[in-house]
Amino acid sequence: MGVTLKEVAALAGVSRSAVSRTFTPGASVSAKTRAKVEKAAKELGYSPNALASSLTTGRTKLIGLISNNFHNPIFLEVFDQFTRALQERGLRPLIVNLTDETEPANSVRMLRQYSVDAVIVASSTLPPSFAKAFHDAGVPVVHTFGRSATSPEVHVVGIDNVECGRMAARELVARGYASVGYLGGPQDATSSLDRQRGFTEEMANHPQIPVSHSFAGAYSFEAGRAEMLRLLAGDPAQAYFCGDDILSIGALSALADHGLKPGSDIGIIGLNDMEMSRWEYINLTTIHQPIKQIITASVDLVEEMLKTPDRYPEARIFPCRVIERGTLRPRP
Amino acid sequence: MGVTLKEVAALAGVSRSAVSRTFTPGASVSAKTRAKVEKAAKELGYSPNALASSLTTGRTKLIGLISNNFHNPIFLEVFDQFTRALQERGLRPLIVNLTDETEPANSVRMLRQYSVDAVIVASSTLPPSFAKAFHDAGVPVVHTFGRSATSPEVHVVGIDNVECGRMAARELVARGYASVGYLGGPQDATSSLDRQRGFTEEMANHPQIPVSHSFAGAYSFEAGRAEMLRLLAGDPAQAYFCGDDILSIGALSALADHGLKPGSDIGIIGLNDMEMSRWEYINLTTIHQPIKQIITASVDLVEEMLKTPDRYPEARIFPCRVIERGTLRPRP
DNA sequence: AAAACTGGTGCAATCGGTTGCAAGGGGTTT
DNA sequence: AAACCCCTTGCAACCGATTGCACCAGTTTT
Repeated sequence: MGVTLKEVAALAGVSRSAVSRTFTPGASVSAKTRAKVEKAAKELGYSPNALASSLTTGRTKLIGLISNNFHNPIFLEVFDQFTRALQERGLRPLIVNLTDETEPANSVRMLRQYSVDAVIVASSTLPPSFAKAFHDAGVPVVHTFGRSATSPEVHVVGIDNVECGRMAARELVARGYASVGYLGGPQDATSSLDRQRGFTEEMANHPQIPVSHSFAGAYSFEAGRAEMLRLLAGDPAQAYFCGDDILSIGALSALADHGLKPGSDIGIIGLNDMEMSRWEYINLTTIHQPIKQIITASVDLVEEMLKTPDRYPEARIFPCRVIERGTLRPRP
Repeated sequence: MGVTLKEVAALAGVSRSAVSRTFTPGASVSAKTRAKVEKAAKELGYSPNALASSLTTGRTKLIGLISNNFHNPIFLEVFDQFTRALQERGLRPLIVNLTDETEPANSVRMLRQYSVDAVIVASSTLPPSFAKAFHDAGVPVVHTFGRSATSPEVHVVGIDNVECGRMAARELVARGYASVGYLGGPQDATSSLDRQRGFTEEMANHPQIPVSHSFAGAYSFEAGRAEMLRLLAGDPAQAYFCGDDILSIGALSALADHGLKPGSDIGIIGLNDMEMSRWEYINLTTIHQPIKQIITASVDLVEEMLKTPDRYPEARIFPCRVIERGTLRPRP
């Protein structure tokens, strides 16, 4: 089906090596040979088979991109940025959709079969051990949105979720809410737990303010809405820190059901600052997570690992900041 | 780095062929040999190199998945379904993000370099010629959400956009709107043009109702919002058919700016019925596009092309239906 | 008991490239 | 003109697998 090296070599009247070298940057070929080869190649419509060459070079330029959240709109932004950043550097994303699977074994095997050069685990819910499994199998890995650790076992890029929890708590306190709640994502998600921890820690400085905690089953609109409806059926707090914008938006929808106006009747602060949060009828006050920087840094790390495979693991943590919009009452 | 066939063969005390056959379904191996090989393979943690085998088999099980819309939330659903459907059948999606590129040449070359078994072009904006370029290069292709044609040049799966335009027009007429407008996506998008054509055709049966036309620059929230703001600054129609849910949602946001209530003050009907359109504060009346069926059919076609490469091209068109929610006034 | 099958196995060629090595060729230096 | 370099080039081995073919042993048929 495809044109091969051999045919080009025959047409150009040179050896196969010469053709190969013409397409290998930095290899030694004379201008004359190169010209002959390029002419023949163009004539035949030849382009080298990346997979065949990977056999000898050991590089496929394939990067496994693993995610388990296809229900959070933020991930459309994430995929957009990742796929672009990778292809700008000549790398190819091989997607793994991990929905309802949490064991790394299958993904590791599959991605090794395809000889990916590296793997990006893009998930704030999978435990560090998931990414570690790739490392242990000899596959370079970076865990984007992973749990920030003081001594990471693999490369981690993301934010300090504990600090974000504190930040949210400080914000709610500063606005004088007399009771507050945390509405997290899945109870076993690292991001969910860390944000809760920071929130709790900070609130411990204000013992007069009661704090409640609850978890939605997923980072999704439906889960956020359902959980907030449950809370409203009881005795809700005056303001909530929702562990993700999409949860917040679900929660806002629940408030609307009860005729409550966010901002004045009840406070909501989210986390992520996805595009949708800016939409006028959402207008969510939230903590901005610098997605673009995080993804650029992740792909940078991937590239560096390709050069230096046994690179010492590091964590790249980016600061977040509160974006004031309309779902918290103003500071007094 | 990886364990190879040869090492397993050595450990098991058999030839390389025997090992290969053990991992090839349907090959002839005795139970005894198979047992020895499997034991050795497990011991060494061997799994076959898919890329190396592709050299001789001519199959990589890699499927190129091309999209150019990472700003429309519907595509999160699309990616979710595609990636799952593909991996359920042992196929691997290789993503190409085509944002601001419209020439097929680069994608064709790149995907051929990676020897993809087939390509899925998932876009309602790219012209048929884009998909055709893959076909011409000898790469099996299916154009999902492509322009439905009576004589398709490549496999096309999707809806009849012209009919959807008519359907929207009939719906607006039935509800007694005295003036209507079409708010399309990019002016060169096939889906945008076809929906407009159907809309216009049907409205021609009702010459007493004035019809206006305009186009947003993209299928995105911002574009829909901006275009509706422009329309509202002039003399808007009583109801609009927006060529996509995300445009509709942008338009709704513009209405809110002007204090107009959708449904009562002005009518909006969208197309797609994405998850978000169900959200309470959006509650968009829209035309349902059967995404799941479309994607399943697309992947079915891919599989069938793998069996029969020179399959005769066909179009698989699925019916749509109006989903009544809150953004059109009730039928009289 | 010889002949004819049968299923299982290994050899070796092959897929489409890359690359170490040795040899060839042109130009410099002495 | 001989000696020396360095840049090009082709040969051949190799990357990790698959597969047609021939051979072999063990059964079944006559």
